[in-house]
Amino acid sequence: MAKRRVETMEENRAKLIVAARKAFAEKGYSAASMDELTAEVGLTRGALYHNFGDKRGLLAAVVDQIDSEMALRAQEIGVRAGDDWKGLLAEGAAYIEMALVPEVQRIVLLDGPAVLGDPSKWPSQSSCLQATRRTVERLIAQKALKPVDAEAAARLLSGAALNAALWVAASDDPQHVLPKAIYTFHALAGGLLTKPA
Amino acid sequence: MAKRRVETMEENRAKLIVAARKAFAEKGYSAASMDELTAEVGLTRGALYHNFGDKRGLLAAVVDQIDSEMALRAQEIGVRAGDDWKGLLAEGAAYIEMALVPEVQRIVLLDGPAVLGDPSKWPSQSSCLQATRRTVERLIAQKALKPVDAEAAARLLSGAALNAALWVAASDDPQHVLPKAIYTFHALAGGLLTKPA
DNA sequence: TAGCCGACATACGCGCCGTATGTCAAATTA
DNA sequence: TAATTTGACATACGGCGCGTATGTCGGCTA
Repeated sequence: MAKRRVETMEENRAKLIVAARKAFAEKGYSAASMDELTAEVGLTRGALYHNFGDKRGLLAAVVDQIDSEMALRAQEIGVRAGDDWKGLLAEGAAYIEMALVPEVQRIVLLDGPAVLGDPSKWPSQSSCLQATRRTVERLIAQKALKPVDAEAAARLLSGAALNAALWVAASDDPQHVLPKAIYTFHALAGGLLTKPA
Repeated sequence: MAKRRVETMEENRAKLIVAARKAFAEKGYSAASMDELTAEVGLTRGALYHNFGDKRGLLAAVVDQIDSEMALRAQEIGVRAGDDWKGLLAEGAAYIEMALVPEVQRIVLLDGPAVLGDPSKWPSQSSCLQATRRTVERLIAQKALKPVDAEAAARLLSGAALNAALWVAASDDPQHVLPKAIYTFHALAGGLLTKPA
């Protein structure tokens, strides 16, 4: 075999993160057992504490990964919709839809903030938040948006979007209320426009 | 003495809730020990499990209480500012400021949703949410707001407000960013107006 | 190839939760 | 008022999960 040490370490880290995404998503952070989790991938807690420090460290790594994936995907959708006002709306809608995925909801929106604190203190500092802030800054520079504080706007927009998603997901008929959520989000975001549509 | 049984029971329930508010606020839900908590008010876990079923039940009771207090206070501030558009803005600002209180943040905004699930499934069904929904419904009936879904609007507004509060609280200089948050909230909410100011 | 280093396994102690059982005062009935 | 019941709460028990300290075996370096 003669496997490199760093290779196997990377592999094990990856395996643990994969298992953690599943366990945290299905059982929630506190109910997820580290013994079970590690055993599922043929390891023990020793590997976990060596690689991630503690249970929170593993959660941080998972959150970081999911958050990055989300930001990337939302930005793709955003730029595809245009580098103007349409782009911001599409980005917001993308966040709402991504937040419907149980994994995202449970880990990033519920347990993440509760266990790790404010997203701005995450290792990724919330890529999602930063991405929308940059978009807002660009639109303000283009005079398309009112000269509000970009950070504040990003927070409010993402907060609205993510909370809307929680509502949609908790409703009886998600596919029916989703358009309402997106429509209302559009209306709300329109408040930032310098010249209303 | 000759105390009534129901009296002492009410007293004990109240004492436990008071202690729980403090413990949950200071240590967070998972780190709060039920043994310590009950001992502080001269009881044991027996009383707790008899009155509230389990740890989550106690949290639910605490969340319910705080949520009710918040809704009451916000509505007071809202009607004082007027039964029109101004009232909704004042209500939103009130939520932002209340969410700065560590107790509210930790218990209602972070641990509450993570442990108890979506606010719509809480015993109080989130009085805050219901209050702003009613306000929005009234304003829509007055044609002051666009005919959006009231539930959706309430969710988005409260989500924006509460997330803004988390941002303000996590910032280095809360008193400096608070006005930015409120200003941006006003701008955002303006998107719902039929005729922009 | 000999020795070291580090990634991971093993073993231990502690705290905490939930439940099953016990107890004693207040409430009820005659 | 005395006997009986009720139920609010205390006590005792079992189990699980986390974090840490210590052991081990394979790759890495000289």
